[in-house]
Amino acid sequence: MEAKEISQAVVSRLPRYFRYLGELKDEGVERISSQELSKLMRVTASQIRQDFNNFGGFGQQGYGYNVEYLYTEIGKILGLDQTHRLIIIGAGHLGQAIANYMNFERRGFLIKGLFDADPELAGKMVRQIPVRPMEELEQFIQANNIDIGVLTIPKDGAAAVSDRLVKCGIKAIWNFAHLDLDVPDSVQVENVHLSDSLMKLSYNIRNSSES
Amino acid sequence: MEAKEISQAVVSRLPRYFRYLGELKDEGVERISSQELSKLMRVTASQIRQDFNNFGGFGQQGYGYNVEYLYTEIGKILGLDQTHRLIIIGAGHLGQAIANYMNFERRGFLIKGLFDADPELAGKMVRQIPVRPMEELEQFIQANNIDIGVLTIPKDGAAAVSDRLVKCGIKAIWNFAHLDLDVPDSVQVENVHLSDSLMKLSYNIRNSSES
DNA sequence: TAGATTGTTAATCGATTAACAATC
DNA sequence: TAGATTGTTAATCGATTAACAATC
Repeated sequence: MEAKEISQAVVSRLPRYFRYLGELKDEGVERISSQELSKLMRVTASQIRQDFNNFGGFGQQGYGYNVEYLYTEIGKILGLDQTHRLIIIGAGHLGQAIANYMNFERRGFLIKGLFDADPELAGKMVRQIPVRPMEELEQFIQANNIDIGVLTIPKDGAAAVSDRLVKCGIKAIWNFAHLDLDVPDSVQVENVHLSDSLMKLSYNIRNSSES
Repeated sequence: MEAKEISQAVVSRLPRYFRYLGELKDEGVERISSQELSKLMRVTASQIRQDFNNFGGFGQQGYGYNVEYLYTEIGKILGLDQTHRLIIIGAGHLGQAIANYMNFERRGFLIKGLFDADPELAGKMVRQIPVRPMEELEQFIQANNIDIGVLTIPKDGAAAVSDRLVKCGIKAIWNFAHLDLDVPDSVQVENVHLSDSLMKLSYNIRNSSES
């Protein structure tokens, strides 16, 4: 679709642009220049223009960018114009927290199933979704056309579950387990390593009080 | 303490080194060369040596790195040799999930308190920690020498709570709320924007099947 | 038309990788 | 000592910023 490969540095910034544009839109702002947006978001105007131009010209010289149009276009680039079907594997506190977070649904990320290895949890309802036993995993993925698997289980079982997901042809894994997954290039992985994040914070606390 | 400023790119990699070294240590591996570690972690040996040398020479020519020593040293660099006292603001699913995650405690991140604006939740126990009303926030931070505030509340109230935390002299905020906090430079912020992460995944799904 | 602001090229900066001398 | 591997400098690569011509 796109001619040039977009770097992950750019991709990482897109959701933030999307968020700011959504807020501007809600406030009824019609147009914005890269300079105004720069001031608001605390990034350089140059970077904003470079980033947007990776995907084609969204602006107009002398005018700036139309907020609503730009918002919609970035949404499309992020793939938010189509729905995704998710399953959560690991119905512990974190898995349930994600299952209960309605905002993902709003954006087209539909939570279709919830799985857990613990037989005690089987049948438990989390927001109208029953927790299913792991044996039903493969069948459920195929029957429901699941494209994203969310891994919210301890690291020990995660590699094996990841392999099962890959074998079923899952497209992407949102990985909260504290290990690096080994999957083919065709499967996208996005890691959320909470303890890594907390350690970074710890580092920055220690090193902030320097002269 | 350190002479040169360490870039956040390097800091971001430290927890991952720490994790791999911890695993090697547990497996009883005594020493490792940058080349072996390179193969294991899938980063260049050059980068590993550069990264470590930001903090001084941890290795020995012709030998490599002592796993246990390196593990300990990186732990110190990350500030894991001291304990941190946390409070969680927002006792919803996500706040409770974090409160229940024992691994943080293992690393010296002690969850001392849990706060919520909802009076219905006040008094509820989460792993022996009672949920407190927001009015007690300032007093509790000072009395318990809290250094990290965890924000697991919806974005609407987050800016106001962040201001209150800053006024109490909190050192750091671990921010799960979906907005950018405006705090002085002396206060460290680490953002975990789950929906940003999910959008990145969505982007990569859409753009993976290209030739 | 004149002014504003983009799209885009060029310059700079920083991070990563390669190379190799130092040294265990 | 010879071999291995670090620590560190130099080269490369990529990302960010600056500048400005194009154009609305």
